[in-house]
Amino acid sequence: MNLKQLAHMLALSQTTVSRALNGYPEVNEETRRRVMDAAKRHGYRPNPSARRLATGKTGMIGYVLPTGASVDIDPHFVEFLSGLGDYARSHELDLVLSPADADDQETTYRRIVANRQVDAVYISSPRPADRRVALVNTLGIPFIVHGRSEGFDFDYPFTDIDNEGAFHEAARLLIQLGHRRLALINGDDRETFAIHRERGVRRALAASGLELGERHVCSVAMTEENGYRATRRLLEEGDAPTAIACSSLIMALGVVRAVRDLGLTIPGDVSLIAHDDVFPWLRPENFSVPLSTTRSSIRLAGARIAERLAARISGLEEGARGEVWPVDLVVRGSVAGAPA
Amino acid sequence: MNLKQLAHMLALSQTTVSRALNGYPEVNEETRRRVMDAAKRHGYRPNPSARRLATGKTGMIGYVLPTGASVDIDPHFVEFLSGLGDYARSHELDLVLSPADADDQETTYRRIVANRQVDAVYISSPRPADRRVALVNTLGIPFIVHGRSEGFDFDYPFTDIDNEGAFHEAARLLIQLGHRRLALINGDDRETFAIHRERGVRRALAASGLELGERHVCSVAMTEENGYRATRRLLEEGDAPTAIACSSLIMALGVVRAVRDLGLTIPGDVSLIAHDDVFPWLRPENFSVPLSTTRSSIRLAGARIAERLAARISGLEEGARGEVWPVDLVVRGSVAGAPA
DNA sequence: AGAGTCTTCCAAAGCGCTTTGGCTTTTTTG
DNA sequence: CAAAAAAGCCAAAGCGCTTTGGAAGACTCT
Repeated sequence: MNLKQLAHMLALSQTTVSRALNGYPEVNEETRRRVMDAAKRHGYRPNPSARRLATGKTGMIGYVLPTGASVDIDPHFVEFLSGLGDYARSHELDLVLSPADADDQETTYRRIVANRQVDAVYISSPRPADRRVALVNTLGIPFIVHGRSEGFDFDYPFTDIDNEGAFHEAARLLIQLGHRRLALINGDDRETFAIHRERGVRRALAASGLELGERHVCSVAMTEENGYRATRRLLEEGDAPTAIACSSLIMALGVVRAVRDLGLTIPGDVSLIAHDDVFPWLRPENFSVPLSTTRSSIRLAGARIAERLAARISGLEEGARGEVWPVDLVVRGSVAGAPA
Repeated sequence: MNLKQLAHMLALSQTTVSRALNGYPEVNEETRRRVMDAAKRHGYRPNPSARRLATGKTGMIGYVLPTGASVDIDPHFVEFLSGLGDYARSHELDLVLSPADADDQETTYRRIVANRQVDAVYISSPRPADRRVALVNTLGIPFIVHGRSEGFDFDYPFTDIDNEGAFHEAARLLIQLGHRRLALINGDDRETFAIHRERGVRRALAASGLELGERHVCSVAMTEENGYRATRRLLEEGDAPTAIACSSLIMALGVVRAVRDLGLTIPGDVSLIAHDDVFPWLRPENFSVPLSTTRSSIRLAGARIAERLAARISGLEEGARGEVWPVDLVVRGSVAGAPA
C-alpha cells in the first residue's frame, strides 16, 4: 500500500493525503480525519527510502565506531547503548553504527554527512581539541558530544559528568583521612575525562600542600590486568601510596588482586576509591571489601544524549549548551584512615 | 555532483555512466575507463538514498536491540560488535540497531523488513523454537543466527560454538580428576546455549554413572553477584560439589569471591572451569588462581557472522548451512584432583 | 550485397514520497 | 454586493538513482 493507491481509493490527490498525514494546516479537518482513518485501516506506512530521498530526513542517529584488530570497544559502550536505545525506541529512532578505521574516522564522518545517512551524530570519548568535534561542527550536522573536548574557539553542545569534581572530592576525603601519598590509576590520558580526573586529584592535594608524585600517576587502558600491574608497581617501589584512586571498576578488580597478592589489605594498608559507571554485572558493593566509588550511571547519560539528539533533530534544541552532571561519592568499606 | 551532472560533462547518458560505474558488461572498456576516471576525479559518490529507492538495497545490516528499563544488554555484545564492525568496515557495510521493546520484537522485525531498512539481519541469544527465527525465516530477509535455536521443521543458517562439546569436555576432565559431585552455574536456561552446556555436563556425568544433582545446577543472569550467590548456596548446603563449571568469566569472579569468603581455596577445595568469551579487559590467566576455561572468541564470531551476512546479501551464500565451531579447553591452575 | 548478430549507447519510465505553484470555491470585508 | 482574502484541493515537478526497451552502427556470414 503506497501513497498513490491510498490517494486513489480516497479519491484525493497524493498532495492532500500527504499533507493530511503530515499535519499540514491547509487541509480540512474532516478530510484529514478521513485520511488518517483510512491510513490506519489499511496499515499504510510511508516508505522511508522514498521519504528520505525527498526530504533528506532519515530518522536515524549515527555513531562512528572505531574498529581495528588492535582496537577494543569499551565495555562501557554497551551500557551507554542501553540508555540510548531505551530512549530511541520510544521515539522511533534507529541507531546506525558506521565502523571506521580507528586512525581515520574523518573519512567516515564525511561520508555519512555527505550521504545524508543520519540526521544527527554523537561523539564519545573525546580528547582535547578533538578533530572529530571540529569536523562535525563545520560539517553542520546536529551533534552532541558525550564528554568534553577542550581548546576550541567555538562552543559545542555536550553532556558530561563532573570528572574533576568527583575525583577532587574523592581525593579530598582520602586526605582528610590522613593520607599523604595518593596514587591515581587512570584511563588513557589523551582523553579529556582522564585529564579532568587527574586535575581533580591534583587540586585536592595542592589544597593541602601536597602533590601527586610523578610515579604515582599512571594512565593505561582500563583492563583488569593493567590495574593489577599498576598497583604492583606502585606498592612495590619505595614511597608507596597509602591510597589509590582508580578510574574504573574493572581496573579496580586488578587493584584488589594485586593488593592481596602482596599480602596487604584494603583498607588496612591501602585505601581505594574507584569510579563506577554502574554496570548491572559488576557492583562495587560486592567486592570482597565493598568499594567506595564515585558513581554516575553511564546508562542515564546514554538516554540523555538520545533525548538531546532527538531535540536537535526536531529543532527543539539549539545553541551550544554544555551540561555537566554532578557525581555521587559513595563511601563504603574500602577507605580508612592512613596507616601509621 | 550527481549522476546527471557527471553524465552531462562526459557527454554520455546517465544510463551509460551508471552502468559503467556498476560494472555492467554492455559498456565499452574505453568508455568505462573514462567514466571511472572522471568519477574519481570529481569525487562522485552515488547518493545512497536514491540508489536505495531505486534498488531496495541499503548497504546495511540490522540488529533488533531488545531494550527496556529492566533489560541489560550483555557485555558480550560489545566484543561481538568489535568483530562484526571490523569486517563490516572493510566491506562498507553499516550496522543499524533498531531498539525494540524486549517483549515485542516482532513488530520491529516486521517494520525493518517491510520498510526495507536493511539488507540482512542477524539474531543473537536464540532460544529453542525462537519466534524471531521463525518470523525472519518467513519474512524472507537474509539472516544468520548467532547461536542455535531448536525444534523447527525447517533449517536455517547459523554460526554457533560447540557448547555441549565444550562443557562435556570440561566435565569429563573434572570427573577424570576424581570429582563426583559437579555443579553447573549456568546462564539463563531459556537460551539454547545454556541448555546445550547443561546437556554436555550431564552427558559426561552419565558416562561415568553420575548425575547432576537437582540442586547442583542453577541458571541465572550472568553477573558477578549471581555467581557469588550461587556459589555460596552450593557450598553451604550439604552435599557440596567439589567442582564447578561456570558459564561466564564474570560470574566466575563471584565464584572466586564466594569460595574465598567461605575460607576455602581453589583448587584445593573446589575446582573451577569457566567459559571464556575472550574479553580484552578480563583474562582468565589473571585470576588470583589462573582459571581453566573453555575458550572461544566471541569477537571472531562477530566477524564471521558479518562475513556470512555479506555473502548472503551478495548471493554468494545460500541454503541453510549451520556451522559449529569447536571450543578449546584450556587447563590452568584452577583445577585439581578431588579432595579426599 | 543483404540479412543477421553483436556491441555500445540512449531516452524515458519508474522507485514513492514531498513540495511548489496555481486553481476553485467559499468566506470575509468595505 | 463586488472585491479581496482565505480555505481547500490538485497537477506536476522534483529528489538521484537503476533499468527497460529500443536503436544505431559495426561486424560476421552466406
